[in-house]
Amino acid sequence: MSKSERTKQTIVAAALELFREHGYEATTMRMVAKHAGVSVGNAYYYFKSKDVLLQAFYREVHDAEVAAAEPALASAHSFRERLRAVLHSKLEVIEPYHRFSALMFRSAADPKSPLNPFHPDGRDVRRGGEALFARVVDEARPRVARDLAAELPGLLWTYSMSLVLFWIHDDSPERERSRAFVDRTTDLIATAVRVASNPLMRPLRKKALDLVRDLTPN
Amino acid sequence: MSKSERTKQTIVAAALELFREHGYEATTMRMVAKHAGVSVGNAYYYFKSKDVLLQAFYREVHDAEVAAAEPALASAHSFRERLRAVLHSKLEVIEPYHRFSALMFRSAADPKSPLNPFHPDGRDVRRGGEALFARVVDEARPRVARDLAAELPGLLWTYSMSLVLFWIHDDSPERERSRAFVDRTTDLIATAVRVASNPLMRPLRKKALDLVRDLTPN
DNA sequence: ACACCGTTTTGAACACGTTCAATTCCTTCT
DNA sequence: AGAAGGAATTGAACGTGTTCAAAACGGTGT
Repeated sequence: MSKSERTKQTIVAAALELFREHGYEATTMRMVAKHAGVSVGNAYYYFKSKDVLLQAFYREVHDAEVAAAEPALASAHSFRERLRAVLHSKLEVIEPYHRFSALMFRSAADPKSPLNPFHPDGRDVRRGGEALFARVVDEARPRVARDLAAELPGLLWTYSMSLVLFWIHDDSPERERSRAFVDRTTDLIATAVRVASNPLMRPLRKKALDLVRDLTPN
Repeated sequence: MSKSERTKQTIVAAALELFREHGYEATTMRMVAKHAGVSVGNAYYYFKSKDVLLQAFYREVHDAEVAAAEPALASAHSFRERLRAVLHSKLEVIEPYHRFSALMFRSAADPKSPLNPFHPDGRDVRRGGEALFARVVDEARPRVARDLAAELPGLLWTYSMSLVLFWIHDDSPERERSRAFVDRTTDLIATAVRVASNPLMRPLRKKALDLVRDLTPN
């Protein structure tokens, strides 16, 4: 590992630690630099902005989400149960950050941020999210109709971003409203998917999928 | 009009003018103060933050949207046409701000901002938006089922915020993708509303509306 | 006229994210 | 070993949103 690589790691590690402890806003670049034992300028040499550091945080959270979803994905077979389980474990993973959420997850829709469903740049961040939902869909039994299965991960990711948006403003005890949101909307979605997967629905399904494809950039 | 009221108006007028010309970010509080002929501190005496001034901008845009929707609402009768017309005129009104949009309309989903569908504080801003859609629904012929008509304005407002989110990232010429978004999704929504308004659908409709009510704060 | 007191106004000061010219470090070539 | 030159590092400086102690203003009672 080269020297510069090590410096970079030190900085990102310092940033993530401070983000976790104090949240995004309360963590200043001066704090990050000091904690990493480098100068402010050096931090900027490796990371163009504070936002870029936040993206590293997202990646970490995403990895934790994938890991947390693993057991559920191994045991749940129906689409409904798989989706439900993945979302509930996502909620558990992000729970510790709820007090900072307003700022740490603002990106769910902030145009400047790569986490946004419509944003062109943040494709990799997005791909990661979609990959998780692809696993939900692809290994579900009974199977989801093939054409639908192709578009579903992207749609589910966008849907999960709405969940985050909902969750951010959820001050109910134990976040029960968010959990209810998951339970009830996954029910709805699963029903819709089941109905749509019926061969008789193929023409209507095709029309809906065309719509989605036309409106999704790339 | 009291002296303080006049100062306040001067400041907000200066801010809006500069926002329109340079966008939100490029307009500094020092510029606003200078343009209004007051000190920076005085601007802060009347407006707790720059964001508060942005809210005044939203109000202005909203008023323009309402005004622009007027003729369409007077002549279109079907729900589908009324909704379509309102959204298209909305797009026209906000078009001049597209180059600043990333920052001026970030609030569409920013948790800190009152424009957010899930935000508790910004109720008045939100009410204004819902009121417009209430007009779309209430005077539509054929009528929308009563129970559905009660929840629809709120849902449509949320939907219009997604439109804004889509529009922000839409770089297609003449914003044609956004206009396609409107045409095709309003079609979908109108069809759904028509189907749902059928008396036979009442039980299912009730279930869906209960879901919405349960998940909407207040 | 004066003193009083709450409201309004000021601009210097603060902390922040970010930039940049200058410096130090390290590698490579002679 | 020494020179050269690119990569890494520094910290002061900039412009920003925001705060605050102090000053100016304006009305009211004496």
